[in-house]
Amino acid sequence: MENKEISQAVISRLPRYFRYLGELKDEGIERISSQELSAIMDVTASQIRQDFNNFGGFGQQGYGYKVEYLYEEIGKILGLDRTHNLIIIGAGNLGQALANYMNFERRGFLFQGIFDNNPNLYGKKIRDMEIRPMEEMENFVREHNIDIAVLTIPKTSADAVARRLVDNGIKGIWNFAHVDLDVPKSIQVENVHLSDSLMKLTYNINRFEQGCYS
Amino acid sequence: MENKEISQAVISRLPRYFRYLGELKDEGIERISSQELSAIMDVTASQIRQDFNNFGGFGQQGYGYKVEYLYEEIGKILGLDRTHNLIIIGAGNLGQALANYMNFERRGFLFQGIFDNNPNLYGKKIRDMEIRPMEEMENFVREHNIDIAVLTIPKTSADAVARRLVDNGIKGIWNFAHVDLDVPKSIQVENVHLSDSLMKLTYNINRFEQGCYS
DNA sequence: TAGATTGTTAATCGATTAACAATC
DNA sequence: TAGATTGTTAATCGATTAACAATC
Repeated sequence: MENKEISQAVISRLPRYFRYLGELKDEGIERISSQELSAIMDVTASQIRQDFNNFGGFGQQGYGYKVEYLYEEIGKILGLDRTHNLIIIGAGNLGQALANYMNFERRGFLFQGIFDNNPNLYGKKIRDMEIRPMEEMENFVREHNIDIAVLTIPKTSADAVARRLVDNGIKGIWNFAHVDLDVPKSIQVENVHLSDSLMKLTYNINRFEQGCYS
Repeated sequence: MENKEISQAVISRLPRYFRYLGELKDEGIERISSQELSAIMDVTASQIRQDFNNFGGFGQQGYGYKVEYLYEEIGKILGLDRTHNLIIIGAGNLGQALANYMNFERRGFLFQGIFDNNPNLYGKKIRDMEIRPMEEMENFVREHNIDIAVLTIPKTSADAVARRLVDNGIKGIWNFAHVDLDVPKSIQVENVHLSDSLMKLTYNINRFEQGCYS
């Protein structure tokens, strides 16, 4: 249908719209104008309308937007109407926590397996799913049509593991390892660099304190 | 000294510079030009020079940048030359994982306590630190001069807890709860919305697949 | 119909890139 | 000194905001 590239700035805002619209829906609110949404979300009404119009018109002139419809449409744009097979690589603290904590199934992410290369962990169960040895990863990815791998392994091994995943047909990597992965452009990577995020926080804390005295 | 506001776009890039410079330093490399760094990091040399010059000149014309000096200076800008007292609120999967997984001390983040409101967890030890009841939080924050609170609690209670932290002098919140906290502008908030990040990934996976057929 | 609000074009603002003079 | 590379100004590009015509 369309081929125009939508900027990542817009994409980054979609999950937030989705969240607010979900809450409005749960409150039983049926319609909302860009003006009202603007007030709630603290972004300009203009930006809201521009953002939505990247994907075609979801609203009605003189009326506004139907909350439920808009919610559904944004969900579809984000790919939440499909299911995605997901595995976790690295069953350390973070890997186990994500397996337990994320309500993956709720949004169509099917948690299919968790892998580690520590033999002491083999067979241990995380959410009714036993930890598998890393060597089984390649076959597993192919046989279970895994789309997404969550990388919660040390940065030293991340690139090598990523390559093995790519070679076996993975489509996207949710990367918690503290490196910039070197994978083909066709593989989508979303980085979560936690320590970077914490550094931004300390910058802003210090900036504010300095700002007070000058 | 200076009062000009530096854009968050620049700040977001600093931790990545810091990481690469740290690696170069560890490899024993003493000097680097913006050109060379550009090739390694895949950003333009122009942007590198612009970014650094927001904070004054760190380089030498005709020579380039001294790796170690630049590394130290960026660390200072990010506030990593100071120590920050940090507590974790919420000792669930994610809270415990962060306590164990993050090497907080390495960057001057002193892990001082972890709190929960589940009595079954009271006294349980996480990294030699026993889980404390939530009621003790206020006094603890004041008495131990806590700067940063890591919020790993459900979104329903996040705003109320944030208010209590703010009232007791917290400076920054590292927020893993899936809400936009309503706190004064003087309190710095850094959000880590994991499910938003995962949605961006699926958008990009789907976009790429669609792109292939059109 | 009149009022409201979108969709969309135009104007503004900010961030990135290019160019080059300053200088080590 | 000549060559290299920064610091900085100018040009470009993209994203946000404002304005308003289309239309429900």
